[in-house]
Amino acid sequence: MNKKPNLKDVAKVAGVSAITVSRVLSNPDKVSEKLRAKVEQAVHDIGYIRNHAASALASRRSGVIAVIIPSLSNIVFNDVLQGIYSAVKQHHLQVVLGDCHYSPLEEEKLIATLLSQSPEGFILTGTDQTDYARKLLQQSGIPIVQLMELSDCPIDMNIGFSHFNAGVDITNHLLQKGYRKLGFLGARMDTRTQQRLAGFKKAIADFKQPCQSYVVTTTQSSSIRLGGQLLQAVMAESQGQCDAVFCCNDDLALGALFETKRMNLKVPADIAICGFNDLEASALVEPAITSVASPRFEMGQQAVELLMTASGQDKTHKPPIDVGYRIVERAST
Amino acid sequence: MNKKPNLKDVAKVAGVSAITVSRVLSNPDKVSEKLRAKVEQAVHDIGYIRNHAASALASRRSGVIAVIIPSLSNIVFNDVLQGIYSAVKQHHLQVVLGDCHYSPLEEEKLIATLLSQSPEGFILTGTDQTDYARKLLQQSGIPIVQLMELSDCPIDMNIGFSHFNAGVDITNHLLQKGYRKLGFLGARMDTRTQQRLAGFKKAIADFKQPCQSYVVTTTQSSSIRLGGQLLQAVMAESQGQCDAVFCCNDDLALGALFETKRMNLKVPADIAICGFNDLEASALVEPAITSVASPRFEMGQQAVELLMTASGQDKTHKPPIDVGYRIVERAST
DNA sequence: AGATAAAATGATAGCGCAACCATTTTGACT
DNA sequence: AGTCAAAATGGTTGCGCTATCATTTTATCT
Repeated sequence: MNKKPNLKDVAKVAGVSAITVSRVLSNPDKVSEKLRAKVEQAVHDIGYIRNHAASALASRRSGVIAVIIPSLSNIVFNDVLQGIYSAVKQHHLQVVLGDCHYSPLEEEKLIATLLSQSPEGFILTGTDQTDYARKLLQQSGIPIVQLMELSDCPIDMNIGFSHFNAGVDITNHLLQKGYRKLGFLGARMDTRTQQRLAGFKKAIADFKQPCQSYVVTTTQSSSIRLGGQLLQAVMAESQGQCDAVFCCNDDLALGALFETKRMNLKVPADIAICGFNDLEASALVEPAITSVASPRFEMGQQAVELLMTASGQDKTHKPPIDVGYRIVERAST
Repeated sequence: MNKKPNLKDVAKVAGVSAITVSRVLSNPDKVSEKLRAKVEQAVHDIGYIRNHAASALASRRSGVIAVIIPSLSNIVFNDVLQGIYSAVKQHHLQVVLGDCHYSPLEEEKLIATLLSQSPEGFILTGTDQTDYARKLLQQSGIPIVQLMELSDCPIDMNIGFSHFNAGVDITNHLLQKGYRKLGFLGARMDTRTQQRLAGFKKAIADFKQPCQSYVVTTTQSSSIRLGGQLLQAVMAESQGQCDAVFCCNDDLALGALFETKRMNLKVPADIAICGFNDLEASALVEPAITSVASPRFEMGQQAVELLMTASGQDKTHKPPIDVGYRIVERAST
C-alpha cells in the first residue's frame, strides 16, 4: 500500500525542494510562474493533500475558528451558523462546531476540547459561561465573540441585541392595541427567554392602567406542538380571560395559532398572538403572526469579521455592538 | 506575556516527566493513582490544554471526522447532523463540517480541504461526487459513508433509502384515493428530488386508467413561500384541473396548503396535498399534511457507527443499507 | 560589462506531542 | 531475603511541515 504522499514526494515529482512546494501552497506569488505550474501539476497528479496537523504545528496557525451554539435543532442558530460559514469561507478558515445543549457545563467541556484545536478565534452564544471556561478562554489569548445578547462584562467582544427591551416593546405593542389580559408562553427558559419574560413583566408593571398577566413556562424544549399545549394551559389558568399571548418564540406562536383553530378562537378578535424570531412561516400563515426580527445571518458574519480584525492580545474593553431588532406587526395582533 | 503552557510546563509543576503527563491524558489507567492525581491537579491549575496539532501529528490520529452536507438551512440535514453529533460525542471525536450548497464542485474543494485535517472518517450526502473527489477519497484510505440515498456503486459504505420508490408509492397513494389530475411541485431539483419526480412519472405511466400529470419545477431553493407560487403555477398550467399535488418536500407542501386558503380551495375535497420529509408542522396544520417520513437522526448516528467499526482499508464491496421510509397518511389526502 | 539590489530557491532546525524502547519500581512468590 | 515478572516511569526520536536564514539566480542600474 502506497501511503499518503507528503511534501517530499511532491518535491521529487516536481523536481524542486520541499520548501518550494510548501510555498506554492501558502505563498504562490513568492514562486516563479514556471516552478509553480510544475508543482501544481505534481500536486494534482499525485493527489497530494497538505497535512493540516503538521502545518498548524509548524506555523502556529491552525486556520480554524471554534463555534459553540446551544442547539443544533433551533433554526435561529442555524441562521447564525450560515452567516458564520459564509464569512469563514472568504478567509479560508475551517469551523469546528460544538452543540452545548444549553448547558454551561457541557459548554465548559466543549470549550476545553475546542481550544485544543488552537482556534484563531472563538464564537460563543450568550453570556453565561462558567468561571473556569472564562479563565481558559482568557488565557488562550485569542479573540472571542459572544453572540446574540448584550453583556455588561463581555469576555472580549460582544454583538447582539437586548432581549429585555424587545420583550418590553412587544408587550407595549399588545397593550397599545387594547389587550389587557396578557399571557406569556415560555419554553426552555434559557437566559434570553428569561430576559424577554423580564421585559414582559416590566412593561406590565409600568403600564398606567389596570391589566392582568398570566405566565406559563416550562423547561421543556420548544416545539410547535408545545405551543398548543401552553395555549391551553394559559387559557385554563386565566379561566378563558386571556386575550393576548406573547410567545417566547415563533414555534410556540405557530402552535398556539393552530390551537386557536381547534379551540374555535378568532385571532386577533378573541385572542392576539405574537412570537419572536420572525420565521418564514409566521408571515405566511392565516392570520400572519406579529413577531420580532433580528439580523441573525449578519450577526454570524459580523462575528467572524470581528475575529479576523481583532488582535486577540488587545485587552481593552470593547463596547458591545447592538444590532437591534424590529417588531414586525402583522394580522395576529 | 506567559505563553500557552505545554506538556513540559505541566510536567515541571507536577514533578514528573512529560511523557507521564501525556499518559495521564490519553491512558489514565497506565499511571499510578498518586501521580495521576498530581498531574490532573497541575493540568487544571495552569489551565493546560493539549495541542491537538502536535498530538495528531505524533499519533497519526486526528480524532476528527469530516461531514459535508448540501445545505445548512435545510432542516432535513439538520436532523442528520444531530444524529451525527450525538454519536460522535460518545467516541470523543470532533466534527468538521462543510456546506457545499448542492454543488459537486464546491464539494470537491471541500473534500480536499477537509481531507487535510486527516479525518478518521468521512460522511457525504448523496452520490454525485466528481471523479477527482472520488479519487481523493479513495486514496485517503479512510472509511467513507454516503448518506441519504442508495447507490449502485458507492465509494465505500452507503446508507439511505430509495427516493424513487418513495415517489412511486406516494403517487400511487394519490391514485388510489381517486385523484387523476396529479401535479408535481419541485424546487432545487437536486438528485434526490429528481428521483422522486422519476418515481412520480413511473407511477403515472404504469397506472392502468387514464390520468393526467402536470410537472412544475424550478431550480430556486425551496421555501414555504415558493410552495404557494408553485401551486399557482400548476393550477394555471392545468387550467384549474389539477386535483392533487405531490410536493417534493414539506416546505413546499405547507406553502401550497396556505395558498389553497387564499385561493378558496378545500383540502382535500378540491385538491389533495402531500409532501416529503414529515416535518413537525405538517402534522399540526389544518388539515394535516400527508408526507413521507424517514429516520434521519438515526441515519446520522448509524453513519458514525459504521465509520467507527470500519477498517478503512477494507476494499470489499459493502452492500448499501436501506433504512426505508414510511408514508404518513393524513387529512390532506 | 560590472555592480548592486531584488527575487527565487534551498538547507536546517524545531513546533509539541506520542511511539518506541530502556530503565526503575513494585509486588508476588519461593 | 532473594528471585522474577509485571507495572510504572522516563529518554530519545521523529511525525510533516514552515520559519528563519543562507545561497543562488535574475533583473536593473550606471
